Amino acid sequence: MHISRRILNKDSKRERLLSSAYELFISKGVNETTISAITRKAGIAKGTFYLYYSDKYELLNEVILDKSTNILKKALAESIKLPKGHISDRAIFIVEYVIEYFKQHKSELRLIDKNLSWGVFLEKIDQNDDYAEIKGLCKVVIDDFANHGYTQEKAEQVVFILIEMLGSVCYSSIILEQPAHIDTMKPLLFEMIRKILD
Amino acid sequence: MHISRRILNKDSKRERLLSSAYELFISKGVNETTISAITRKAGIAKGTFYLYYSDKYELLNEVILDKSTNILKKALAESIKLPKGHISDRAIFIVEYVIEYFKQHKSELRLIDKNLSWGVFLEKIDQNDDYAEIKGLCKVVIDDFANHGYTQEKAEQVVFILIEMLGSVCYSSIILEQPAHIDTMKPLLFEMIRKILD
Amino acid sequence: MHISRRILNKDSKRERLLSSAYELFISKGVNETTISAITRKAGIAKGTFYLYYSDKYELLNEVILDKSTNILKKALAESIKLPKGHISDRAIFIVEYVIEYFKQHKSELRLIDKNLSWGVFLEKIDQNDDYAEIKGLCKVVIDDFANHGYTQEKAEQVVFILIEMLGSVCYSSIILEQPAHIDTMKPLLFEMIRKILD
Amino acid sequence: MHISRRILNKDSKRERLLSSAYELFISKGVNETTISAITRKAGIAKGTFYLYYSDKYELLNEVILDKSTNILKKALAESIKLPKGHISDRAIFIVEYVIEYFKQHKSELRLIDKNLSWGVFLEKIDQNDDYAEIKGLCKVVIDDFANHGYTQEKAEQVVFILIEMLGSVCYSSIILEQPAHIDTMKPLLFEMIRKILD
DNA sequence: TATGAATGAGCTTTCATTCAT
DNA sequence: TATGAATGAAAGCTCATTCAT
Repeated sequence: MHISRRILNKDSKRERLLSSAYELFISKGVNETTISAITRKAGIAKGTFYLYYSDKYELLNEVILDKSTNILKKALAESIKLPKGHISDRAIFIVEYVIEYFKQHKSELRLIDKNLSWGVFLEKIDQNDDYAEIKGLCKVVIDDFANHGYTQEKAEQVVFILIEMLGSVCYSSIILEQPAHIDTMKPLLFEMIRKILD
Repeated sequence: MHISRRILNKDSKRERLLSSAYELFISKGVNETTISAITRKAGIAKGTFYLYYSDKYELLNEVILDKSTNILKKALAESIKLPKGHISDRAIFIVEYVIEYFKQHKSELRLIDKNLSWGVFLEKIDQNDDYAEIKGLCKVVIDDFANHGYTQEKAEQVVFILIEMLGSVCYSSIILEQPAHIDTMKPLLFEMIRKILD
Repeated sequence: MHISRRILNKDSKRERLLSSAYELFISKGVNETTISAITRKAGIAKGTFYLYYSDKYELLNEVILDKSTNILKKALAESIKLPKGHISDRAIFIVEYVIEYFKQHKSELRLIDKNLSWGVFLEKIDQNDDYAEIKGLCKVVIDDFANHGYTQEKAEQVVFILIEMLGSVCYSSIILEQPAHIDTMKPLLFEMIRKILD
Repeated sequence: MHISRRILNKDSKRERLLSSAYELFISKGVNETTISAITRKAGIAKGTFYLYYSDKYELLNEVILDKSTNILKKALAESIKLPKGHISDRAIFIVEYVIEYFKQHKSELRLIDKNLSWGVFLEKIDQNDDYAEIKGLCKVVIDDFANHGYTQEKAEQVVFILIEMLGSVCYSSIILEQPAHIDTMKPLLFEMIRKILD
């Protein structure tokens, strides 16, 4: 009971730091966000920050990881509603989901930069038991690949590359509109994915 | 004569700042590199820095741009020696060239991060008349695409995406060895490129 | 039984703080040693520190006092083995003992700085009944003086000055090698002591 | 002209830091004096401090050195007025001068602690050409010794030890009144010095 | 253009101290 | 007695920026 309260308290401090940092990173940029500002916003003493993170960048990593994982989690959860069909359909669904999400959340994309990563995602959901459900979803996707003649390993590598590509293209075309607006790039991207997966 | 000397002098200061910054960024990291350190290494007064760049990040951008452009320039220049064949052969040649380069120059890759970009490359060579030769090379590549049923625009967009993908995969697999060592990823990458381009 | 255990426990905590502090003061310097570090090394909670000492400097004083007293105690104990002879012989024996000790324990000397003191020594052994034996030794030395025409008081003052001189010269010549190496200074010091005491 | 103004300015900054630090060290103690307070008092920006000293203790050393050198300088200068007589007369004159000075300036003594040092004094006056006159005085004193059968080296070592002894005794008896009031210790000290030098 | 001493805001970080347990 | 998470004041220090030369 004592312990649980403490842990709760500890978690709530971590979470408050995390969410305060996220909002400041988004609104003012990482370099312009100070630890002072983060703790002030979180209502936590400055010294307490250093009980949880050793510097701003450790916290930044956790924010990016948290946010990028969340997006993939949502996309995956939605994709599961699809009828079992061809993997390229599921892949394109997920890609479209992420693109639409980032179109709505540009500053989140700016923060994540090109650090949307399947590898990081897998690591995170492996560590944490809360994600048992998500692990199930991943298995479904990878199994889908296996049914199309990929080994487990190769399947994961292909997914990895596609997610990296997705992140990069989102950043370029949504933030910089380079080489064209995302709506121009989307069909091209879909076409490329189909060619890769079919 | 006076003017040209000035320009030369100015250029040489710019260049000294550029190369000093590059070396410090590589060896100590961007955040840990101060303007003082850059000017000290360049043998230039601190105040003079502000005559050329408004802050560290402007200089950082120029460094990244310079380095990433250079790599693509070299790859392109080498690729031109290939016999005119299928575009996927040329593409794979360029990709392999870049991968091998980054395997040898990890800290350069760490600096460029995932900012290897075809768009930035095009912009740079457009601005500068020194690159007339390179422009020719680009034209050759894009024309190659045109011969395979792509419009000029679409060709450029495909190249853009491929370069982004290349940058991301290099960073992940060479720096982080994620999801696997680059030598494992290379054949997979080639396979995917062939599927896209053939 | 309960009480004695408590006292024992308290004493053991005091002692653990004392010896942890000593080691840290020696190895990192006083200013660079934090209360956190002392309690961590002692395996004691930070808050507990304040049950025993009110701040770092109180503890430092106890450490210096403890160490400097110990050295004089040892020197005195050894000197007692000498045949009763002239006081300058005993004095020189003690001085030599201390010098040789500090030559072997430079960092202890650095900590004690010039705070080797006969006055502090007397106070300490007066307070503590464990030192009954040492008190006897002191008496022997001072009586030795009395036999040479000094009053009790004057004897103590001369000893006091000699010990101060010893501490200062040790620090200068062993730590700073100023104005010369201790082995050069030793005979000179002996000569001066003989002149004073004979 | 430009240069001289700058140097002047630089010197004045150093001097203002030095004297502000001295006053604060004296009145609040070293540990309780912050760099902020020193620069505030000196009317100098905090960052400027670090152009002159790398930390508080470097400045403290310079303060102690400056003050202790000054006292010895004054004592020496006064002693020169004495008729050429026996060295013990001159020595006792100097010792008395220093004692009387410290009786009037206890907090200066508290700061110098036991760091009154002939070695440090010699170093300082050697470095600085302003002290040509003082160097002359030193020579007179040491020559005085030479006339009494000491080598140059030995003379300096004896003076060194006497000064150390003087500093230690002053601190103990003036600040701590240990083992007795300075007025009680003085004749004893004189007696000891005579024995050593005659 | 070029300099670099000086600035001072504001950062990161420490750490003595408290207090609920 | 004993604990150690939390505090927050305040320290040391950096460094982008300015400006007189």
